[in-house]
Amino acid sequence: MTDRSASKDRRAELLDSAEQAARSRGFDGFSYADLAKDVGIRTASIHYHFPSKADLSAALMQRYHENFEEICAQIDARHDTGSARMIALIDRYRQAHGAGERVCLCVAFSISREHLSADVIDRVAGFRRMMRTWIAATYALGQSDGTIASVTDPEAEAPATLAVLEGAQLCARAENNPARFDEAVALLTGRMRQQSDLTIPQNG
Amino acid sequence: MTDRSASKDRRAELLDSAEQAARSRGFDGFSYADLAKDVGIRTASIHYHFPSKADLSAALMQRYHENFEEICAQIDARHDTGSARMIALIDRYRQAHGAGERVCLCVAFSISREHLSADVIDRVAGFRRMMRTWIAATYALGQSDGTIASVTDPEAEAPATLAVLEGAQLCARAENNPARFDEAVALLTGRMRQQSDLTIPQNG
DNA sequence: GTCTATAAGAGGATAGAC
DNA sequence: GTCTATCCTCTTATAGAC
Repeated sequence: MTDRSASKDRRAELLDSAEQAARSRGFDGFSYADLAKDVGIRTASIHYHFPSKADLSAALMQRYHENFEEICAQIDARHDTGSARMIALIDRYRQAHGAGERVCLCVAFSISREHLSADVIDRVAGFRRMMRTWIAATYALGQSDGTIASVTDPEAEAPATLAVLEGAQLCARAENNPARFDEAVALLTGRMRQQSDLTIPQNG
Repeated sequence: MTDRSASKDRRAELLDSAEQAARSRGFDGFSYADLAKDVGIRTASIHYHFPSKADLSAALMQRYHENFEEICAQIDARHDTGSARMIALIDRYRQAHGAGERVCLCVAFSISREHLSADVIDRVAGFRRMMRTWIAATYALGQSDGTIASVTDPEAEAPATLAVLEGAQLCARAENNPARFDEAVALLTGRMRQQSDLTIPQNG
């Protein structure tokens, strides 16, 4: 998600640079000048791909949503139990925060809420809805297959779980200390029953 | 913490305005012009009180730390049990996020980390250390007085609790929906045994 | 302490050449 | 698609008058 090759098209390259920037410095924390320097073109050229910063932020959130939907689908394809799927998601959030330098795009955008277009704010809400739905389904599975302990209400536990995942990234970033992430998600992992499923390699 | 009277001195008035701005729009999301408009003076006059924005941010974080230390001390003075103290802290975070428009100052500053001075970053870490210490002590009390369920390691649960509190504010802000806060902190409140202590009014 | 005036630069954006 | 040149506004900051 962060490495860029020369073969990729400019638009994607710009989105990569902008995503990295937004997630590590916030929406108000980067400029077209930063992206220009990063991808090696002039700021005016960026306006060809994204006429305004509002256009860029909308494209950013849209791609992020699609990417994460794909990630969730892959997790479902690779893991059969509720706990294995949740552990895979937690791992994804762990990777995403790097060594404490990045947060989820929707976390970064939430802070700058008042400077974003209504369109982007709706996309943030859409992303969060999608994640809650997936998490609730995963808890429901973990409840029926018995791999997640003491599930009582998957719908109620989904928003809390999302809060822990985002809060964990934020704490890691606040102190630039990746250990803070694991301390926080222990609240979630403590309920997961280890499954051999996790260690079975599957193609893809 | 948010209302300002004419009697207060300018410096405090500016800090109030800046704190509100930083917590609702981020460090990069407000300017001296915003504060000037808010308190009714010119931007140049603000530089008399805070020569640079770095000075302002340091003063902001310092006051925030002191205020919260005082809040924790008051909670300790008013409540005797571990669970009553934790419930009071959660309530404090609930009030602080308003109707989903504000987050903790150290959350707002964490996003803008790379644009802040090393001094301010240290203060953020110091604030978080203080909070973790207080939370750990409160869990230890809840463990010994039996008012908080299944406490096994207060030191380990403190950072996780802070992550939930901050994540909960963030989620409420992301969707401008205060209900998200309560859904998230249910992870914490579910462990608290209601105490009559909570309903005993005490002076102060 | 607060003002006006002003500097110097960053930021988003456009026009038009290539 | 990318460039140079340019515009206008916002932002931080300083000098000096009151």
